This record gives sequence, structure tokens and C-alpha cells, in this order.
Amino acid sequence: MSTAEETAGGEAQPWGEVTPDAARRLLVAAVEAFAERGYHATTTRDIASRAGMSPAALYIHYKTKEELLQRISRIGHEKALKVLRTAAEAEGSPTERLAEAVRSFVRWHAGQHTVARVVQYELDALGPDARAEIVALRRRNDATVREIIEDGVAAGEFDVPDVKGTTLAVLSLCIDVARWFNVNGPRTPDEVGALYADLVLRMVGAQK
Amino acid sequence: MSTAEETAGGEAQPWGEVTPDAARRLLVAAVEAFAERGYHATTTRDIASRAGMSPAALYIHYKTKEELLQRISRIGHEKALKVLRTAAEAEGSPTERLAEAVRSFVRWHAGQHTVARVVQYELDALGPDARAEIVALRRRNDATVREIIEDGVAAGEFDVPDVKGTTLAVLSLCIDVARWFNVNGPRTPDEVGALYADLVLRMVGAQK
DNA sequence: GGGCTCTCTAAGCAACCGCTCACCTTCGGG
DNA sequence: CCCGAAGGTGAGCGGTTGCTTAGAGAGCCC
Repeated sequence: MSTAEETAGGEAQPWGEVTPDAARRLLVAAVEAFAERGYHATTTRDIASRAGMSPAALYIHYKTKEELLQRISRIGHEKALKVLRTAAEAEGSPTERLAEAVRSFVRWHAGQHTVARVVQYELDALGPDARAEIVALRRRNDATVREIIEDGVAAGEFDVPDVKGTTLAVLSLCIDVARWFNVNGPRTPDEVGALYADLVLRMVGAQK
Repeated sequence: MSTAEETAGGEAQPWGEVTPDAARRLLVAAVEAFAERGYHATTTRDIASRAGMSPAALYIHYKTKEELLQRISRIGHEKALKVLRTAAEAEGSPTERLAEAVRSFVRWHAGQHTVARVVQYELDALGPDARAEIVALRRRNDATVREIIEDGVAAGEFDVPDVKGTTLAVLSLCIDVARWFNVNGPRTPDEVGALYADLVLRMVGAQK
């Protein structure tokens, strides 16, 4: 966000806030491993060796394997939420804001799909406290989208019989991008974002 | 399918084809455990004790823990595909067929969400051969939905600029129901099915 | 009733897991 | 030049995992 160069799906320095350098390398390695094999199937030895270190080095920077997942989940969710809220709080009609929100949220889930996969699908591996924190962040996601849709209905731009259900469906659609998106596939994150923004406007009955 | 009584989300005897009785009990226990904790976090001792047996009893009916997942994945995918194709091959306009396909596919993913969760999210835990088999079944899902949408476009009932992308989005939307659906939540599988059928008809620009 | 099959169990093996500990290296400050 | 803090390693501990083995009961045909 604060760096000059950005790629289609996210930042050039995604984990710039994590220091020192070794801690960041371990965290990046953990994201890759968790996304590939899942949290429980990933060993601490695998994470350490991906980061070019011995198994014991992990415990200098993190107390447990679960702390790694907590850090990844929190930072990832905060980034996604920031992306969504930036679009939601921008100037413009509800139609424009909803389109931009979906476009950037989808772009993030496609471009950062390794992080997104960990963040979205490894929630149950967290302990109760950490999970509660993440669930609270998700509720803010939900509220952000619902408010835009409510604004659009109030302004007469949208035709939505079931606001809560439609909100759920819109978010579900965006989040599931992280599951199927393939870097070697035919679509770029930008293209998926544009397609999905169009589809969501149709779902809420917005005139184009 | 062959039994008389059916619930909203699926059959009354979901695993009737699995014999003998002990093998079915183990399989049902495995579905519950995999859905709750995930494949890798589930131990063979946990599965056996849920079925009221000793850990060794599992290996009389299944060669490995992975064979259990294979069986579950294959049966689950075949059932979901059957539900989808039954709706797709019914009489009626593309609009009616798409609505019914989404309605029943979503109903299945909501009603059988424990099976669906295992089937959809534990694919990577399978070995290469078993995974290839499942991927082939998924492609048939994809083709089924795409054909209905193509029919609708050809008949002038739908307005879809990107058929492949829209097909992907429709299926993604339906499948993700398995992730968020909660039995204690406010919606029944029937209600979610009806809501989603309406949303999908909007996505393809069908006149109602 | 003796043998045969099928089903299940108690006990345990080898491998691997998350994590710890004693020790080594590097490096800036006095 | 010594020192202490910070970051790293090799070896390994206790516990758990998937799976195996030897053998016990229950039914069933002859």
C-alpha cells in the first residue's frame, strides 16, 4: 500500500511489516506451505527448510506453529478488509461503489490467492481466541457490503428482495475465487475482477 | 434416490450402497470427522471410536485412511453430478432448466454440507490417480451448466457476454454454499436454493 | 462337533510430529 | 580485546500417527 510499485493482485512487498528478515522469510515460507498442503499437513521442518533454515530456527521467532497461522490470518484479513473498505468509502453512487468494491476484493483474492486460501480455509485450525478475532473481522466485511447494497436500494438504484441473503452470496462468490484461481489459467486477476463486478451488478438489478 | 422418503437436502439413506454394515458405519464416521477437523487432522483412532470400534477394525474394511477419503469423494461427487444432470436433462426452457439445476445443486450442497465439504475441500489430500478421477467428474459438472447457458443464449433467453466465465461463477457460487451453510442458521436448504436460483437467473440476464 | 470363514480386538512397531536444549557464531559498544 | 546480546544449529525427547500382527469369538456348512 505504501510502496510505489503494485502488481495486479496486490503489493510488491506483501509482508514488509514483518521484521526481522528471518521472521519474514519464515512467514512467507509458511504461507506457501499452508496454501499448498494445508495447515495440518505442513510440518515445521518443511517450513524451516523452505526458508533455508534448520527446524529449530522457527522457534526463535515464533512460539508455536499456530502462532504463524495466527499472524498470517490476521494480517491477511486486515489487508483484505482494507481493500474492501477503501472502495466502499470512495465517492460515487452505490452502483459505482459496489462495482469497485467487488472488483478490488476479487482482484485481491485472485492475486494473493495463496494468502487468501490460508486465511479463508484454515480458520478451524485456530484456537478459540484467535478464531474469535478473525470472525469479528469477517463481520466487518459483511457489514461493509451490506451497507452499500442498502444504500443502493434506498437510492432506488438496486432491486434486491433479500438484502442479507444477497450480501452473503456476493461475498461468497468473491471469496471462492481464492479456491479456484490458477496463476497459469487464462484469466488475470483484473479480468476476473471486471467479470465479477458485472455479474454482481446484475445480481442486485442495477441499471448499467 | 431409490428410497421413498427424502429430506430437503438429500436422501434418507445416504450411504445405502455401502456394505457391510460396519463398513458403512466407519464411512459415516469418517465423513463427520473429516468435515469437522479436516482429513489430515483426523486420526484413524478417532474414526474408529466414532463408529464404536477398535482402531484396527478400520483396516478390515479399508486398506488405508486415504481409501476412505477416495470412497467418500467418489460417491459424493457422483451423487452431486446426478442431482445436477437430472435437472439439466428435464423438459423445459433453458430458463426453467437453469433455475431447477441451481436450485437442486444448492439444495444438495446445503443439506449434505458435511459430505460436500469433504468432497470439495479435501481434494488435495488425494493421490494423483484418485484426484484425476475426481477432476474428470468435476469437468462433467462444468459442461452440464455450460450447455444450459449456451442453450439459453442460442434461444435468445439469456444475455451472457462471457459464457465460460459465467459458468465458472455460477458453479463457484453453488459450491461455496457447503463452506458457509449452517444447520442452526436462519435458512433451510430449500430457501437457499430458491434465493440462489433467482440470483443466477439475474446473472445470465433471463427475463422472469 | 470339528473345521472354516468372517469380524473384531489388544498390543505394539517404526516413523514422524512439535518442540526444547546445550552449544556455537557473529557483531556492535566500552 | 573482551563481552553480552541476538540469531542460528545438531541432536534428541516425549508423544502421537498410520498401520500390522497374533489370536479370540461368533456363525455356518457338513
